[in-house]
Amino acid sequence: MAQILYIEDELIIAEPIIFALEEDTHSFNVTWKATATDGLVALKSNKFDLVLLDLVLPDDSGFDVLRDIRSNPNTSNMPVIITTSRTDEVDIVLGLEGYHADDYVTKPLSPKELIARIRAVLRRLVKQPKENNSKFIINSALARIEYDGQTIPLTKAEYSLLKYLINNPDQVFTKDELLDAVWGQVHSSEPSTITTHIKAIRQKLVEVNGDQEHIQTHRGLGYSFRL
Amino acid sequence: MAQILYIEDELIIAEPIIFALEEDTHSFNVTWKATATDGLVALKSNKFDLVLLDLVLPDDSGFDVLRDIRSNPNTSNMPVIITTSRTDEVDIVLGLEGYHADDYVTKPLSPKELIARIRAVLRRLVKQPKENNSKFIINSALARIEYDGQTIPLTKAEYSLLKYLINNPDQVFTKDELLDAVWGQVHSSEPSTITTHIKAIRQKLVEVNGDQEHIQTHRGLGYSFRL
DNA sequence: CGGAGTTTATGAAGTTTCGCTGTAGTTTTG
DNA sequence: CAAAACTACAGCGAAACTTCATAAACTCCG
Repeated sequence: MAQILYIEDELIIAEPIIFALEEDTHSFNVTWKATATDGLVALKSNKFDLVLLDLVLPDDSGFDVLRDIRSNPNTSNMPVIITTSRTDEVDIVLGLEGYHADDYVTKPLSPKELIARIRAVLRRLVKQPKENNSKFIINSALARIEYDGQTIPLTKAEYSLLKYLINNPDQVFTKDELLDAVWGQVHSSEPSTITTHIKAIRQKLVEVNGDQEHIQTHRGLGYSFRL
Repeated sequence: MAQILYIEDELIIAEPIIFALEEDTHSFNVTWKATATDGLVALKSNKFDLVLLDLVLPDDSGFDVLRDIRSNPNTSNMPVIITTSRTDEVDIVLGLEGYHADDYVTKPLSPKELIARIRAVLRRLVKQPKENNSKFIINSALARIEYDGQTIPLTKAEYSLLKYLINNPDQVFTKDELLDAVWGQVHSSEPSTITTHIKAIRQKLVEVNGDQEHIQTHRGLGYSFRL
C-alpha cells in the first residue's frame, strides 16, 4: 500500500482524485493537505512514498514546497509529481536548476492517467536504489522488503507496517498510532490487529535472517524497530 | 501484433498513415504522439517494437529524439524509421556518427511502401537476435515467442501480453495497466479479461516447458514475469 | 519472594477479499 | 459459415485480514 501525500488547496479538485486513487486501485492510501505548511509538516512523518503537489497553493507557492523537499536531505530523493493547470508553470519549474520533479501532470486530471504515472514514477525509482544505511531495502513499487538481498514474503498489511517501522527506527509507537499511520486516519480496526501482524512479521524475519530482534516490545507503550 | 510508436506533429499526415497501418494490414498497432517529449515518455513503457519518427517536431527536433533513443541503453537497439520531406535532413542524420536510423522514408508517404519497409526492418532485426539472457526469444516479425527453440503457440492477445511481461521482467503490473499497455490506452475491456489470458498463457507455458512459474501473482497488486 | 493485576503472545476461528476455474456469449478470422 | 479467439462473469477456494479466548510474561506492590 503506497502512501501518497496530496497537497492541493481546492477540495473540489482533490476529492474525486483521492477517491479514484483509493478506491479504483486498492494500492494507494492518500493523505490530503490543503496548505504548503501542513503538507511539509505531514512529510516529516516519514510515511510517504510519493508527493502529489499542486503548484498553486494559498499560503505558499508549490515551487517553494518543492524547493524545501529537495533541499532537506531527509526528503531530497522523495518522488514528487507536479499537478498544474498552466503549462507555463511547468516551464518555470523545469528552469529551476536542481529542483526537478519526477513528473508533471496538467489539469484537468484524468484519474487513470494519474495512477499510471504514479506507478511509473515508483517503478522508475526502484531501478536506482538509494544507498541504504541498513540491510533492509524497501521496494515500494513491488511492495517488497529485502533483507541482505533476500526478499521477505510479506502481505500488504505486513509490508506497510514494517515499512513504517523501518522508516522511523527507534521510535516507539502505540498500536493506535500504528493503525492511524498505516491504515489511514479513518479505520475501524482493533489494536489486537497490530499484535497479530507484528507476530507474523517477526515470524517471517526469523525465517529470513534468524531475527536479531528488530521489533522490540515496550510494555504499555508500544513497539519500535531497531536496525 | 507489432507495436509501433509514431511521432509526428501533423495530424493531417499522421491520420491516413495510422489508418493504413492499422486497417490495411491487421498486424500493426500504432500509438501516435505529436511531440518529442510525449514520444520519449511513451517509449519508456517498453512496449514498442519500432519507432516511426518524423524529423520536424514542434518542441524538439527529431534528431534529438533519435539521439536520446540511441543513448539510452534501454532503447539503444530500438528500430527507428525516419520520415521526412526534405532529403537534405536525411543527409544530416546519416552524418551523425553512431546515431543511425534503420531506414529512411521521404514524404509523401506511400502506405504500401511504408508497410513494406517496416516489415523489412522487423525481419532484419529478428535475424540478429539480441543477446538475451533468458531462454525466451521474441520474434516480433512473426509475432511468436520461443522457449528453448520451441515455439509457443500463442494467440495475438496472448503474444502481446506475454511479450510485454517478458520485456519488463520483475515488474508488477495491475490488470488495468496491462490492459492499457497491451490493448492501448483506449479500450473497453474488463480486468477479468487479463485473468483469462494469463490463465491461457500459463497453460501453454506448462505444455512447452513444464513452466517454472514464470508468471507470478502478487495478490492485490498484479502480475510479474520472472525469467 | 509471591501473588494480583495488567499487558502481550499465541493459536485458532470467523470474515472478507481476490484470483482462479469453467463456461457461455460475442466477435473475428479464414 | 464454421472454427478460433476474445471477453465476461458466477461460483469456488485459497489467502489475507480481523477478532477473540486463553496462555504466558511482566510490573508492582505487600
